[in-house]
Amino acid sequence: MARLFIRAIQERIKPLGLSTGTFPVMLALWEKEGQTQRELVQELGVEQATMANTLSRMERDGLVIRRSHEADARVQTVWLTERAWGLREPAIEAATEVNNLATRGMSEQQRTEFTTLMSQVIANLSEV
Amino acid sequence: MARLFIRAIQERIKPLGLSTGTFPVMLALWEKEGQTQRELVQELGVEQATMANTLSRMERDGLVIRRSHEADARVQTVWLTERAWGLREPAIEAATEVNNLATRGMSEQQRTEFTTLMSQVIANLSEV
DNA sequence: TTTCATAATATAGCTTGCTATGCAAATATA
DNA sequence: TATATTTGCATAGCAAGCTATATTATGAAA
Repeated sequence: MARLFIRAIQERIKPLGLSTGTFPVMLALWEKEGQTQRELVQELGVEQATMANTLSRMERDGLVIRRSHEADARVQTVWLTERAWGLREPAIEAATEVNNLATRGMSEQQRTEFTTLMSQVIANLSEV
Repeated sequence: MARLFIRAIQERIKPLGLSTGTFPVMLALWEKEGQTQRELVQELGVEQATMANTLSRMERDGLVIRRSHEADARVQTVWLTERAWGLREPAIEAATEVNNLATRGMSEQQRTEFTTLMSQVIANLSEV
């Protein structure tokens, strides 16, 4: 299911210059810009090394820039570029389309039940 | 959810010398040995190149051997080693444990509903 | 003040997914 | 029969996940 979902969304956001690795980071930064790498790691639940590499690719591709923290030289804050801000609407539209496609034929109640159950699985597997 | 699931299962089957990439291939071959690469690709829904690489690693690690087809020189059939056969019970046990862990706190009815809904999503996204 | 531990990030090296492309064998067609 | 197409598999190269380890800056302790 995850592979199919990734394929469907990749297909639609690739023309925007986004991918399934960068999209969650964009969502987090659209919500709150200037977060540190550590904050993004905690929020998105990937390993620190994964985030470091993803941010490097995003910087290379002109989606974000990293500014060093004024108070702590170890820390870098992450900021979106102009281009990255412009992708917000079409990217979210693409994601919504895939969600609708994935849950086609379900009642509203089934959709809710499905996300509730997935959240429960996430909670169960998180506390291991 | 997929990442958490992968982590949980990886942790338990790694001591057996298996991984989330090889496990589905093992399941398919435990069920029916001697399948061709093309058959495995169709059954598991990954790309041909992915399967070729996975089978190479499995051969390297002594899980399978590839024998050339007697009638068609392009085709290779895949066979499990002694060691691979011995992993069947503990691997399935590990997977069952993770399934139980993931669905902890759900009623039997909710579990059924969950798998039904996931199957529907898979069907929906497959026919795109 | 020097040293030690901790914290934030980067890097190396692996797996597993992908697309694109190459190659050899088998099959179809001219 | 000679050529063209199709089929089965391999390889190259990338993304994104992981673990393990290195590097640098900060803060705590001696």
